[in-house]
Amino acid sequence: MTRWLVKTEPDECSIDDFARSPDIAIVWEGVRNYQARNFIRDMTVGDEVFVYHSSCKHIGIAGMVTVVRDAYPDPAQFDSKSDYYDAKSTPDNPRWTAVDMIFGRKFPRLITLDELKVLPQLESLALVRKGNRLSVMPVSDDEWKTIVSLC
DNA sequence: GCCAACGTTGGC
DNA sequence: GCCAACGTTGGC
Repeated sequence: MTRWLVKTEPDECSIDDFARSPDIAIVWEGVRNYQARNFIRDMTVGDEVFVYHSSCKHIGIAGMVTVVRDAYPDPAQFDSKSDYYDAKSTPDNPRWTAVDMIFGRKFPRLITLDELKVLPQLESLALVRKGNRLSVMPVSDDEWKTIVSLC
């Protein structure tokens, strides 16, 4: 089992959207960055994922979700009406990958970016590094424990 | 809204 | 394969 962190704008998909329908998996589609895609490809059922709210008023980790379907070709890349459509991608040779996730838990409080930044245990986590834009990243066991212990 | 940092594109 | 130009991300 591997652990991860994904960024999302809460206007698009927040931890509350997961919590609202705890029995329904949400398709994590639309990642269009190769490094992030490579991480998604490695996701398998049972992986745990922090949900980080970005580009919003309250920035930080809001909770966690669980992978319920192994990585598979992102359906949005074939949908010409989708914002995530990619004309260069074909079912035979798909470029982008999606994964299905289900609600895990919402943390009793938001773990803010500010408090994550000052922890020396997290200095190698891409999330807190200056200029970082990676939207999907692995979280080590130690990093996971450090973050969970904050809430 | 600003803008630094970054990833991608495309001409050469 | 280099790199300038461009578009995007994301904190502030």
